[in-house]
Amino acid sequence: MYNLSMNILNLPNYNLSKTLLGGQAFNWDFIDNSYYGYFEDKIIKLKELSSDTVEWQTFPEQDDFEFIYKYLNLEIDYSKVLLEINKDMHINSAISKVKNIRILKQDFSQTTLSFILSSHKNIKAVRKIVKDMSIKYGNKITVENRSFYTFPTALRISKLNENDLRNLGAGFRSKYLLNAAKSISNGDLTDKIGKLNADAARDHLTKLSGVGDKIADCILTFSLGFYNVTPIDIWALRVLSDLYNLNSKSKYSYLREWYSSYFGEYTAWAGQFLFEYVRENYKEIRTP
DNA sequence: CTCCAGGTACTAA
DNA sequence: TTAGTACCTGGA
Repeated sequence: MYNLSMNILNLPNYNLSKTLLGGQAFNWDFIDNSYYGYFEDKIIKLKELSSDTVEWQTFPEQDDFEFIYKYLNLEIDYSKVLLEINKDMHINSAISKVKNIRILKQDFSQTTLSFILSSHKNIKAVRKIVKDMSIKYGNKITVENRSFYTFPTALRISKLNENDLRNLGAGFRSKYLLNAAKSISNGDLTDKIGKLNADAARDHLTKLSGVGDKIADCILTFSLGFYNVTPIDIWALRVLSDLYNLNSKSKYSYLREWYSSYFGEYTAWAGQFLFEYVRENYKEIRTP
């Protein structure tokens, strides 16, 4: 299935565009028909050769297929996911219109720091600051004569001061980012977070200043591998109120539990499908 | 120019 | 516990 010698991956039913550029990750650029992702210690290149084959490479250390496999979350049985979440006409429409959006499994530090930056910003603005921060504080890696910059480690960020981050455009998030970077690079948070269940992990995450319910659920879903939850942002709230007739003034915890119990084990995928679906079709879906 | 953004912390009741 | 509000800055 995976032709490693040619660095060609058979990847059917995997919407790279919506998965990499859709808002669960902010560290991808689409340049000259290829996707380039930047991480703490490497750059990934993915190029679609056809609808179901992808050429891949890692830099500077080449051929790190293990990283690709984990990051793209290829151990997930995607057809099973679709069967499990396809509960009604709304999610069915979302699945057929959005097509093959997947959940990534991302690095804990990078995910946490990126989502702290995402607070009260639109996706394009988040992508910009993540890139600016990488250019300024990451390491340069040259790929095919083009410069890319790694996402800075928590340790690197922890040594900056609040003004450095404000100059970068992080605004009121600067002190949150600094504080989180210190907690992560200390090791005390990072060591235990992977061993906790979802509720315990959430409790620890929301103790970080700048991490509330929504960002904690982003980290649970997009990094820690808890798929029974999905973050309830402004778009998920529109899903719940406009499609499922829930009261939009309900408490966050109530809405999250509704989502989790309705869609079950693979709620995270349902959340991503419905998120994209409502974003792309809001005018038609919206109840007046 | 203005309004808003994949929210969160803070304050007052 | 709940409701209201400020917050940096860059898109749209």
